[in-house]
Amino acid sequence: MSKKVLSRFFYERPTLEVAKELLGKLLVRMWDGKRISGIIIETEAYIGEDDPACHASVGKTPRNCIMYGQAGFAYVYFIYGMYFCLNVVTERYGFPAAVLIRALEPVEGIEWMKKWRNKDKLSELTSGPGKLTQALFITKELNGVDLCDANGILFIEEFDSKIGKDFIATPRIGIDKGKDKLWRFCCRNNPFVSTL
DNA sequence: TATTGGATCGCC
DNA sequence: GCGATCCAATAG
Repeated sequence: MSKKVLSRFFYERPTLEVAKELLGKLLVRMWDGKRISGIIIETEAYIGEDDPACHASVGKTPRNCIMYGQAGFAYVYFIYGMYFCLNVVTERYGFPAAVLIRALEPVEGIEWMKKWRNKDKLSELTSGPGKLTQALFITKELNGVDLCDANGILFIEEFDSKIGKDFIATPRIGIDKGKDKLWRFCCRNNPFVSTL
């Protein structure tokens, strides 16, 4: 079952390429020796200080400084008083960019997801950025962890290369600025996307 | 030090 | 449609 963990090189590339190619990969969260995982089926790109929707549009701050660091690390932040969002840092050191993981298709540890989400319906477990962090128990404690560490508690593996091929690009969700950019990518006809 | 609003979700 | 709920960023 163990597959290849994505290397640093995968993330050290243009953010739009990373965002598209993350579709179909497997996000794995280790908890108490168990694997809790899902296929990434929806992502969004946030690129540089010139992107008005990117947290780095205000410059480097204590919150967003992870985005300015090396690619392949997790940027987790708290939002709306109750939820977390998971991003993966991309591009070169010093350039702030990341990909937001917006939705997963549950694969392993589904019983734990149901417990932590307090929901039974499969389509309610990971069909949104706040939902999937709750389902995989991803909190601010995981901000800054190295996703390239195969022995770590959060990483991304190769999965099924066919799944991410058929995708559509749309404007990003839940933001006012930067609506002209089609920087949200989701697998076509997948029931686990956050919004149609 | 005070105020404001957010890359959301779930219930009304 | 709107309230929950709190932290980061900005204004003063």
